Amino acid sequence: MVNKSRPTSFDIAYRAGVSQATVSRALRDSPLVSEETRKRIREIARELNYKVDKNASNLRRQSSVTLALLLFEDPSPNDTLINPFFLTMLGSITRACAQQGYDLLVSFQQFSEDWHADYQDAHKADGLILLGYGDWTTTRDKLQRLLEQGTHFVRWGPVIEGQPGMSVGSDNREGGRQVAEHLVSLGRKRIAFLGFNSPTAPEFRDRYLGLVDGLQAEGIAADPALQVDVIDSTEVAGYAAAQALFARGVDFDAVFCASDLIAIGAMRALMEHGKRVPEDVALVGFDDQPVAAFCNPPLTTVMQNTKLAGEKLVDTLIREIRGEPVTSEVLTPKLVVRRSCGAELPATAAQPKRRATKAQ
Amino acid sequence: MVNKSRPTSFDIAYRAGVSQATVSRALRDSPLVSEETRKRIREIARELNYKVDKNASNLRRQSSVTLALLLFEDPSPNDTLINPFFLTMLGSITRACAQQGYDLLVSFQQFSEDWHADYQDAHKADGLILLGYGDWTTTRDKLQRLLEQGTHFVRWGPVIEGQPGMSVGSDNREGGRQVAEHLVSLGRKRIAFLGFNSPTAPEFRDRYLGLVDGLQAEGIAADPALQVDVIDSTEVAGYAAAQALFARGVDFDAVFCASDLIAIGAMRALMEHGKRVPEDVALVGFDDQPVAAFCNPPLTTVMQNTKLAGEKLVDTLIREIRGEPVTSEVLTPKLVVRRSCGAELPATAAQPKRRATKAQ
DNA sequence: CTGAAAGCGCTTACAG
DNA sequence: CTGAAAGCGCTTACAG
Repeated sequence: MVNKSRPTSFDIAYRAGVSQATVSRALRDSPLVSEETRKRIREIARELNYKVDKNASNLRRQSSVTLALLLFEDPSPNDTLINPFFLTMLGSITRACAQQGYDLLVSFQQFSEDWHADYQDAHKADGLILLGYGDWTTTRDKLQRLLEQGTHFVRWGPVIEGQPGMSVGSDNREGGRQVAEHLVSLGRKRIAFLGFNSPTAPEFRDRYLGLVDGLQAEGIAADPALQVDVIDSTEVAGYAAAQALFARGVDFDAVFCASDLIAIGAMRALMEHGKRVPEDVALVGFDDQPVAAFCNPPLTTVMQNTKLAGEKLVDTLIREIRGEPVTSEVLTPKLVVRRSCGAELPATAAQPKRRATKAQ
Repeated sequence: MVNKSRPTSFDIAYRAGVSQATVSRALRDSPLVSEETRKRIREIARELNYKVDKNASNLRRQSSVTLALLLFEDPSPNDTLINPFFLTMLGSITRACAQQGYDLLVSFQQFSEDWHADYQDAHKADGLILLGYGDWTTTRDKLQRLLEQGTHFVRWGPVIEGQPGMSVGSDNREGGRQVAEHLVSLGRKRIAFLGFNSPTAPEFRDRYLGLVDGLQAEGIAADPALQVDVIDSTEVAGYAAAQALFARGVDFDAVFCASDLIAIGAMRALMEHGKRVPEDVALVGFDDQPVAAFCNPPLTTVMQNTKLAGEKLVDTLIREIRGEPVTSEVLTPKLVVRRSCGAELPATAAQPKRRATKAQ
């Protein structure tokens, strides 16, 4: 066990025979220090395992070089599971932060409660990244308050006219449109939609509106009887929604689901009803989570570029903190064709292209 | 926009007509402050949206009330995907930290490089949680160095005799034993194992040794020709391993995979070879990731209790930081029977019991 | 290129 | 119960 009290810049200065100020400059790579002095100081710092005290440094510089990620979720508060899509986003945000030299604080929030968003006020973080959904109408007010408090933040979500603050989000409507176009090209005409159609859930709604747009472009009118409300992005909710669809007794030859998990639940219901995917019913999801490639048949879906999304979120926030001009960003999603939609595929295309990492 | 400069304790003191010291005491709930004074001060702090500056507070108190999570991964460094098992662990660790009032810093590390583990030295965190795998033999040395530097840390992984520092991990051997017992009870005798059998990967190896134990207990000798090395926990690696197994031309009536992702890859290979799961070949995974319940047929697997694991990791680390006596913890995994092993199931048991959360 | 000094915003031992 | 004062470990304007 090494001596408990960590060395300070004064210890380094003493050994190097210079002032503490010079040590500080050398370690911050100030051009005011001679190459030789800097080298000597760095060497001694390494030997003593000296690290600049971030608390002192941050206090003095009035910045923390840290971002805080607020992850919202309301259902199943006692459960460990979080929507895997957000977990993936968390991964790409962590990477993007590291690339920019920022640390990342992660925090869970209950959407319905007052947000524990005082990271910036407490100087723990320079700004916030907001991830997760809830009723959009209440989100608005909370974002407005953050803005008024002078909090730097960026939100993952749809870019909506006149919303407070910056957003980075997918063009969900375009995604829905691509699905419509593709399914119609395969001869499907009665396309059901499982997902909430309400302004309180703009992502799901936009995916639906895109579907309607795409159908219209092909001269097909969307049938409201084919739209079933699903709020939660879960397998269970998807199963229930598909059951509800069957209960209506309507005809359909395709199902477009607002998320991959909903699609997987729908797939279970379809099979229980003796429907073959894709022969009887084509199935399409949204997100392109890894599970989409692994289910049977592999799921055609709309990919959201989570890697780019993480980078854009971090970049936008950092630039906002620095006072540079920033705008919201819309990312274009991309249809990923697998077997569940019934398209002709080259032999290899059904194989998953993504990999997860190392052991366990 | 509010005035950019955040209020300090002096601003509160001035308005409350007390000294700055009293403000500090009141906000830390010191018993040395009268109830009335405390109330007045809290009220004013709320009005001004005052938050104690953590950098100043931490600097003075020499603690950060923050833990750092180091996530290791070596393959696919340019890719966004992380092993979903670790992402799940990340979720439960975040929750556990919040419950204990600690903040959590998250950081990715390349296993092969020098660990960027100076969070404690820089006073950014009071201790480290290490998550992820790599060659155990090199891990050892790095852990030893951390210990010598006086770093507080706890590691997710197998509890191994004489290893440096504390660990929290599953009893992988017991998990493998349960699988053997279950498969043998279903009449399977030729059980293949897809996973690395090497001391450098003790988790996978223990799962294999448990299988061997369990077979032995039933009077069955394990056949080394049925063990195929798989290092990465990926669908692709699992597919390749199953192909290798077929190439050997050996007989088998069951496949136990060291992870769920490996099992999903194996399932694809089995189907391509015209083998029905579970009729021809029983299939079992490890981890119980959500995907296990969603594949077709649903995958029998061994559940690792990630929620409990996160809590134990955080508890152990915090107690270690406080200087309380701590020991490594071994968690008992649990077999989750689904359809892929061919067991008789009650009608509802095939349904997934887990849910993910809200929209997107 | 270097040093002496001020000060970031707190917490807490000391004195009353 | 309260206040005056020291000090946590840095960074940086100022002077040389």
